[in-house]
Amino acid sequence: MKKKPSARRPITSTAEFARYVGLARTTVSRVLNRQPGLKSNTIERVQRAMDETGFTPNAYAVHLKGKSTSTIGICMEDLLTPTAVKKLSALQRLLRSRHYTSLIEVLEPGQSQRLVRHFLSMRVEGIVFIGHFPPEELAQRIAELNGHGTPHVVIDHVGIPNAHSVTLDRAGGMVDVVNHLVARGHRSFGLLGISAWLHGKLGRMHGIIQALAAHRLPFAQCTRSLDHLHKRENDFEFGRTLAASFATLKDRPTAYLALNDAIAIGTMHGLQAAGLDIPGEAAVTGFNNQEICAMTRPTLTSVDQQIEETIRVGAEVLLGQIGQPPRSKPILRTIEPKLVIRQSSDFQLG
Amino acid sequence: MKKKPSARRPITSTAEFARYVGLARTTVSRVLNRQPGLKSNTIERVQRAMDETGFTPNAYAVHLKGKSTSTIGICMEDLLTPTAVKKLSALQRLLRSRHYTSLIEVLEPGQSQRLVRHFLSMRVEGIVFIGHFPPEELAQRIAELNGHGTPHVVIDHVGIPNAHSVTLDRAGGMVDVVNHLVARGHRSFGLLGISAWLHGKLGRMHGIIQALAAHRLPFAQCTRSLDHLHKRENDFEFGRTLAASFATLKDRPTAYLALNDAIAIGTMHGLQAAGLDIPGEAAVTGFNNQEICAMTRPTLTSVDQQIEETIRVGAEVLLGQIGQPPRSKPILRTIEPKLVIRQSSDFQLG
DNA sequence: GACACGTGAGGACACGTGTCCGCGTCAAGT
DNA sequence: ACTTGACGCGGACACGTGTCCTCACGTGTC
Repeated sequence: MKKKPSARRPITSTAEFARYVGLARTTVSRVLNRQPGLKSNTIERVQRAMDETGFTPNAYAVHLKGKSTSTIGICMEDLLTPTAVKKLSALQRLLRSRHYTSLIEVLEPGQSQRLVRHFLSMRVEGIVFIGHFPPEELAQRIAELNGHGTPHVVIDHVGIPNAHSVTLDRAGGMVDVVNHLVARGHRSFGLLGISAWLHGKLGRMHGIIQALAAHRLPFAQCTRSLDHLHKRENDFEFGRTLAASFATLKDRPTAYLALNDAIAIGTMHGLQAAGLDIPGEAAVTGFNNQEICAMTRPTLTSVDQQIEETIRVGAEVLLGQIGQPPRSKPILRTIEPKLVIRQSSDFQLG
Repeated sequence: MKKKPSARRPITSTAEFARYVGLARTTVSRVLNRQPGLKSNTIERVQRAMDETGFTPNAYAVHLKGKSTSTIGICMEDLLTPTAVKKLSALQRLLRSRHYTSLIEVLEPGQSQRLVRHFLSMRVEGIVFIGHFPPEELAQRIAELNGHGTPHVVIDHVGIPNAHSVTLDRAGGMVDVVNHLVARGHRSFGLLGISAWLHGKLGRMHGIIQALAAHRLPFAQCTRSLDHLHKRENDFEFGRTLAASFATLKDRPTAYLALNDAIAIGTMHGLQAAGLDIPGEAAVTGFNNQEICAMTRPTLTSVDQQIEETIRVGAEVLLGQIGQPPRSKPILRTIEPKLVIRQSSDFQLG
């Protein structure tokens, strides 16, 4: 005999609930808000009634009354790339531990204004942007938020004027990669999906150039890119076809630096399909250090994004703005990535 | 010279905003709610002022006034497994297209009551559960929701009494797998992480038994499991160590059926490390058909979960309850998965 | 018996919005 | 000049809550 929780219309206001308990509405309200000066007997009565009826105060009325919403808006580029989702997951967990609720929305192109308005109408106390967005659009939103004095932080998206941001030092990561490969005897490098225009000083290309220069290796002769030959999708298939093209070259590079892990894995497939041994005849490196890197044959050397650290700092930047006067200078924080060496590059040439 | 959007304190009420525009509050309200009988000139003035000030009506006050919240609560087991996130992504997109906002929360064990209360206090119009939860806990929440008459749907989690649910027919998927492997000449099967108690009639084991029986193959002699030898984590490493153990067997199976893709990939690694050719000497199949299946060597045969379809049906079940009288019988819908044959099993045994 | 004290009742107000209603204003049509 | 709409104004109320206030009741103390 289970106690049926009264399949009746649920109680929707403290007034109604107070009648059910047999107390005054104000008394119930004081119990719910843990005010002092109440008999423990009364408190228990209310508790019991809440369990019986499942009554919950209307959050809309509570916050209307002026209580802060403790809500953070999170704007995502999408929910399909593993790294984006990992960031989201880490961020939500962290916010929850600080007693913030998160409002998660995926931004469809051109809808950013509508989305930010939605967040503002929900009176969020701050907004986080995760992923890559059309820069002009994002810049406009940031300008609006600065106008309102709404706290915000942009994760890993450089070049937005006046935006508070946390960015991964991809250049630093590539410096580590190049140093590692040079130490293993490599002198010629294939670049897969890596272009100069991305991320400026913090971009991958900048790091590669810097590191090669430090080893007195001439960039133009040491590196080769075939990106223009194939449809650029930054995915597995892109890497595979690129590798097939590289394999036909007479003096092909001995090391391959990919924009991300999917391209790197595609590259390994392509090279292996052409009969090349990895890492014996060609080294391959990825970027992002997804779980998948440990599941390939050979396992893939990659650069870890330090997601936890990025999010930790991002939350710090965001929450630090709440309740403070708006800053005149944007906050810019940089995260150092970490090279994880695995089989795909761990072979001494010569 | 950019127009600075007035770094002043933002406007927070229609009254204040109406003073800014030079109209009556009620007139502004009628513009915002698209009521008829307004000069287009007036509408434009309000529009322009909204762009200038970025004013947004307080959602808490709007919904307090009785307007429905158009919000759906989504309760996730976690945000780290790719399939869970894919479901979330598909669901949120679908809900958005129907003009619902989603409230996404990750359930920490033991916090389900608090979480559901949070949803209810936000006056959601329905709740979706995605992932695997402690069954008793979930059952209790469902009972409460039924008590309130709050619409809900449980995605892919069988055995919750009185829950409206959408479930993948894993048994059917395994029937397809077994039929495929038998057609390729296999007669002995290694089971990796697959147990009988999961999901009952819709569970994998049930399908395997059924399919073998149809081929007049005696289950006990045809199948083998070594799950008890290793720490069960349902991940890559579990598969790898299992495979290592299988490799030492004298009369080892020729086909390996894994609970999921990660175990299957681990299994391939383990078998390959022992010198076995896949699919020449051993066939391997996964479950879930994640992207990664196309990136392994050899590519992995797997069973596709039909996530889009699952979510479509789930949303249909949920939204169908809104505004309707509560049902006495729970809705149970089943989704048929789809076998995707790739290299790892596509070999005709001699 | 007077008093203080602890506890709860009940009234009042504010929060921002949507909506209804009566009233003014202004221009166009008769 | 008068009527008729069209349009906007401003007052009023309700939504559910938190908080403050005053008042009443009961118990224990001096």
